Amino acid sequence: MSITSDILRGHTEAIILSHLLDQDSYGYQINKDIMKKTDNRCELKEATLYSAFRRLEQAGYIRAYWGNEKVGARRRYYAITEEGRGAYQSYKRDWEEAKNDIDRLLK
Amino acid sequence: MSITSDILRGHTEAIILSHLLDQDSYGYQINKDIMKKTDNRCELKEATLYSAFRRLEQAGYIRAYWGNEKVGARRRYYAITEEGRGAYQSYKRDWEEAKNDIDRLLK
DNA sequence: AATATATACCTTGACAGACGAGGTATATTG
DNA sequence: CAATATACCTCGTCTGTCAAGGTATATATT
Repeated sequence: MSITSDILRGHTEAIILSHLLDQDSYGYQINKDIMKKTDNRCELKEATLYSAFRRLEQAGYIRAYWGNEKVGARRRYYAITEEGRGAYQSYKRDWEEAKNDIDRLLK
Repeated sequence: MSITSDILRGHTEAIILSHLLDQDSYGYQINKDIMKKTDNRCELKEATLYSAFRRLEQAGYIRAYWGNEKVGARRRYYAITEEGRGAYQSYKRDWEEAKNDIDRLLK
């Protein structure tokens, strides 16, 4: 991984919410998606991911349910809520602003 | 402040180094500059700033010296070293890459 | 039949960076 | 002479990350 966790830090929750906008998903899948989308430069470690799920659930931004897989390991799916969509939009606006500010600060 | 410290987190050292590229400066000044450049959206709190100075000095990226002010409070100036300039370039490249990756992850 | 790998979930404790709260000292302004 | 601005600093707390460990199912390899 080349992107440090300190750079990714403020974006963990936004990244997860983003992955749930179009369809429900589960931890393992989200983890793989993130790595694939960034050619393995970004990774949310499992412990990080699951603690973020707890926070997001606590905040009411996602809802969890167990999938009914016939074969293989069970999956815990997450669905984004309406509040979650609102939070995502807010995170997204913050990111656009932060991006400009950091660009300005790093000349 | 609107930009959260978790978003700024990975950039603290790069931001400080950036401010020292053209001329030496000191804590209080750098602090004000950052706020001014971002219309008060970004701020490195004093405790954060000074602990970052320690890390940067430890790493050999900056050198510290006391200014010889005739009036007013004494100032501790910082100068960027050659290694510091190298580190800044590296931070900067990381940022450009991270920016793209986060953009990709936040759709 | 045993081993390794992939899928899939989880918890605990340690660590590092941010920062609130507190401190010191000098100079100016009301 | 009190308040504000400039200018430095430390200590202890908090939060998010993550290494290390665990459980269970299924497939591929040896």
